[in-house]
Amino acid sequence: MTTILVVEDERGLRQALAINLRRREYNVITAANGAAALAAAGEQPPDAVILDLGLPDMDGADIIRGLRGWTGAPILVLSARSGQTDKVLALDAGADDYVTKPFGMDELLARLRAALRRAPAAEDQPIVETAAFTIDLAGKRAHLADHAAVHLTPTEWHVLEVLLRNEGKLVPQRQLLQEVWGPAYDTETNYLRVYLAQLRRKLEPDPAQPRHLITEPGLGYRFSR
Amino acid sequence: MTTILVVEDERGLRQALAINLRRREYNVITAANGAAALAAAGEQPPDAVILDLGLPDMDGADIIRGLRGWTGAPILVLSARSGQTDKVLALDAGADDYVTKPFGMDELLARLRAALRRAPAAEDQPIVETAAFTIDLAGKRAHLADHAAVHLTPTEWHVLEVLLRNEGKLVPQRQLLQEVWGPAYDTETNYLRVYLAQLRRKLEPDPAQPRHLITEPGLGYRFSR
DNA sequence: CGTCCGCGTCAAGATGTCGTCAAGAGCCAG
DNA sequence: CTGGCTCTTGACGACATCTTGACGCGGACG
Repeated sequence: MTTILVVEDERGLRQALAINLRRREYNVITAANGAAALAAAGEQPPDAVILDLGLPDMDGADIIRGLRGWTGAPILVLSARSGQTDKVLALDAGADDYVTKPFGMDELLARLRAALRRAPAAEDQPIVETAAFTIDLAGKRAHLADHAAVHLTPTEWHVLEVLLRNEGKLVPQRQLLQEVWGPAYDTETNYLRVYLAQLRRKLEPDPAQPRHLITEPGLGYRFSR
Repeated sequence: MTTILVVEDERGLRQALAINLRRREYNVITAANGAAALAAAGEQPPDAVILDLGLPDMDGADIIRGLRGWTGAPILVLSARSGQTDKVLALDAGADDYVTKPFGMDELLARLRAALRRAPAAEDQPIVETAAFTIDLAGKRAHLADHAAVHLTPTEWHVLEVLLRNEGKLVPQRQLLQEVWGPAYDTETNYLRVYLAQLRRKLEPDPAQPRHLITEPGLGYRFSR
């Protein structure tokens, strides 16, 4: 899912933005000042940033440059100042768009879509390699160790993706069911048995003795490299 | 040198733009209406387009879509209309920025720099060649392996262009629909079936067994060389 | 030693998706 | 006005995927 970082010191506007974005199926992180913004961006790299320039703790252009050092994600600037020089400075510092307050929510969302359309889709899903197989989550490609291509169905990809994102950690049955099938299915453990078996049959050298897609009886499943 | 196409019916503004751009070492082509703009873009593909929406001969969104079918260059829209819906329509049709008149020249130039910075320099994927066909994205020409020319419609180009830009990677149905038809069409998977079939019929030696334009059932499509 | 529960396996029916075709609408050129 | 090209839209069969139920196995527990 697309992640948006909202940096805005005024509480009301920050929440209004977050609500509108979440309604459009974006994953939203918020920050109330420049320091928090840079910290948040480092922790969970966003696909785009909406940045208010009137922050109390840091100068706007410095935040933009700080973000630009970390990420190539597009930056949409919000500002109460409508002067040309303000806009030129922000844009030349690395911002992708500049919207003056007050602004319309529909327009902002449209500008966000335009910026995301241009962006090269952050590569937050690297390639995972094990002794037995190689998985490219972004490109949706799977190979065995001998380079034979493996075809996975949409649901198989989804299950595998959740497990790989939590590499080494145990994923409870309920979490897996909820993420893949939705909140209403959190008792249908049948599905997990069927799909884990399918993934093992396709990916594990010896499906009866899985080395990477491991069952933790009574608890859930774990992916181990 | 960077080439900018200026589309503006009012003579005074057109010349003012051209002069200011040339002073910044841009190569400028001008057009006074939509038809001339599309013709000029096909002849000498620009690196960016500055487009007035108040043209006499064509609707704004149609021009944007027309250009988008032939080029990936960023489009900056100029307009006297400041309503939100105007902006949303233009941006969703494929524009990269929307500036309301009257505007400051410095701001426009800064926005142009921002757009060009983001754009993937026009000639970074000039010609894509496969065993079956050759595609010249810049010149908008397509040949089969036996040198027979193939004619593609604007929409076909656009679909193909998105797929080629992501060579080897899977392009989700939703992304393809949003980039080609706009955010409102992200469930019309019919279109994809129709246009992929058409592209295969025109480009693949055996359309029933495609080797380069590949369907990943339930996920999307993939171009493979 | 026997029962019960969770897990892996399998198969069959239900569901959804894809490719294909064709008809109609809109648009431009002659 | 007419004809051609393109885009949209609906319908259909073929096929892959998902869902669902049944069965056997093994370990935990009484």
